[in-house]
Amino acid sequence: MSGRVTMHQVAAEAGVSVSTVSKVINGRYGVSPETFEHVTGVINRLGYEASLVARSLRNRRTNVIGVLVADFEPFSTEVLKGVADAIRDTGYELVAYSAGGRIDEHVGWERRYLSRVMGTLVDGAVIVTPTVTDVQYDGPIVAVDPHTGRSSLPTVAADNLQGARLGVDHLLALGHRRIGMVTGRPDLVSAQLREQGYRDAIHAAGLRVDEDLLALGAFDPEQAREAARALLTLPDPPTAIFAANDISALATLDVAAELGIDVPGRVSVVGFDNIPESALSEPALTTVQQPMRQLGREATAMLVRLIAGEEIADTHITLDTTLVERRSTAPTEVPT
Amino acid sequence: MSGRVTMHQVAAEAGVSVSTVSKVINGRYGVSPETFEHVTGVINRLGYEASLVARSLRNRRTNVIGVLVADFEPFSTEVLKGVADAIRDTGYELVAYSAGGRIDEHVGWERRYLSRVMGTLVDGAVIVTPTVTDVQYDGPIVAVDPHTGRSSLPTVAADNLQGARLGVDHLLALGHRRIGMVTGRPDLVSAQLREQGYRDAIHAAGLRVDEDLLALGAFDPEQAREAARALLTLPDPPTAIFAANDISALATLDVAAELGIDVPGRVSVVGFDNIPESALSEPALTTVQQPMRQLGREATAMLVRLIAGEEIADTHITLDTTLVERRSTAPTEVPT
DNA sequence: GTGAAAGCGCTAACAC
DNA sequence: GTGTTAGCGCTTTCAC
Repeated sequence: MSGRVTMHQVAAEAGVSVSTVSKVINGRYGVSPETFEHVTGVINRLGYEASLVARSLRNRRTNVIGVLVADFEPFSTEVLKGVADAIRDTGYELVAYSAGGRIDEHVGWERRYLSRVMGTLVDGAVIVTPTVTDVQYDGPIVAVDPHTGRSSLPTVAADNLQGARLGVDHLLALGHRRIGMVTGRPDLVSAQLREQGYRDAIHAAGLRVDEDLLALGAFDPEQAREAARALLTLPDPPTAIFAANDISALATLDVAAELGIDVPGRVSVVGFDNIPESALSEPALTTVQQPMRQLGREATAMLVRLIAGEEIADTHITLDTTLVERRSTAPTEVPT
Repeated sequence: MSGRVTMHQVAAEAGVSVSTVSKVINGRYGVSPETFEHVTGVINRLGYEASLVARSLRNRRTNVIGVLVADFEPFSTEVLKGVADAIRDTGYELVAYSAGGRIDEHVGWERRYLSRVMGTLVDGAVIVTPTVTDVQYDGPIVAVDPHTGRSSLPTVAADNLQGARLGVDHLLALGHRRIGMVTGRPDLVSAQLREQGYRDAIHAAGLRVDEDLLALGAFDPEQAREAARALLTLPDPPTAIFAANDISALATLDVAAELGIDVPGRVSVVGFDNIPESALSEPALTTVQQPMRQLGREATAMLVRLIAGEEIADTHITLDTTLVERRSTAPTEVPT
């Protein structure tokens, strides 16, 4: 069987018109039982299935939900699993779309992606970590871990402020006083709140924030490596590092290993996210867990209601975080 | 800004025809610099971006690669990450498609999915764990972890036979003699080979396979739980269980906990895959690791070459597996 | 009960 | 240099 079978071919083979085939497929009235039977037979024999694209172009509703991600990395992928959880048994199909992680070249990718798929391919979309505030688009859209600024979009995010405090408080409780931070992408509210939580925790402990102990990781593996290296090679390096996400924390672990700095012996490291990979590192990462799958589930539930035209009272959902203690943190060594 | 902007609207706004807009967008010749400038301005102001669907329907090439999965579970998601790795900097975009895990109701989903997207939405596809052999479709398609039977499709898979032997040999080396198995989906070659490897390893150790120690888990969490329960409540239960994948192994751990059976004290458990989740269980799972991301990368590399029209000599790639020892296995207790 | 025709948003011949 | 037209695969009036 070669290439794709079109409705046209089915019609020709069955000796009927395309509109009759269409009616058979969509179960419309006005087809005799015999014709129905016959056409169905041809469809099955030829293995015909309507093109998603052609159908989408024609119909207003597509019954497809889109997940728009800059890249398929651990965080977005976990969210995707959550969306898949929520989509099961709703009758919706799922299309995850990414232009391949060329983010830097395109702040504002979400606007582009939305234009490309909304209204034609998908009925609504979950956008993961969008880069701009003003996604001025009035279709059903929910943002996960959204951009800073008052957003008119419905959003779902973890309590990043509380989470960061959890992480830094943990380090403080272990006796650390010089705590560095590898910060995240400055344009994301999640990153800002995590830095804020870091500052709050340190202030609450009666300490001052040493600005030299903050380095920009930007949620990017490479940049996080540089940031970690800068921090760890300081004349008076921190005894602990709080990283704005696990990717950055993992990069920090890496750099520490390269520099021959023992974790957690000489420096403790705390991450944020609890991506699955964080348990596989050496040492396993202590991290602030945010419920990534649940972010996806909540966002999807909201999106489905939005598509159904329901009014939603609370369009900003915040989920709690928890600390997951593993092996990358330990009490400060008593100075000898 | 409301809804999606169409080329028609751009044309009207700019006071030109749609074809002129099309030419501007696609950089075709035959547009005066002034018109180009003007139309470009309107496009930017309106935030216009061509609909992926309309464009796909019209053009033969779409520059989009599809990843077709029955569901977004850990295995397929890891493969997806690998595909994303490989796609970066190729210029291709990525669409992952799933109808939402209603597998059981639809063996043969991959044929349906292919018909829906191939030739219109995507230029080629990676299908993950297809259910049938005869995906009679001659477009560029690569199967990851494919169905049993001689397949004309290019395939990428792990060495399941060697992997299973690795896992079972590990248990044998620990002194286990009564080793049960929670088997996988009988229609998948991967599952068959893992069972074969189990049998081979036991025979190679000079033992007989006790058929009562095999239970069908079908790669399904629920069914795997039943299988594990059956095995663990046997009058003379096995001292170790080899599970056909990590999902099944995790289910086994779960059931053991419910039954108050200590792992690895009373029963050792080995999984297969090394999905990220397997490190998070209690106890952390000893498992046979298959390079899931690399499966995705290799498949994509092959697919890209296929789309480019290259002849590929070796269309069946097999990747090695390795044993990851964690805490769910221990030497057999000496009978008291 | 069935088919012809229009049109979804776009591109590519082909006229003008 | 620009617009008109046909058509990608499909659904949906609307004649017959």
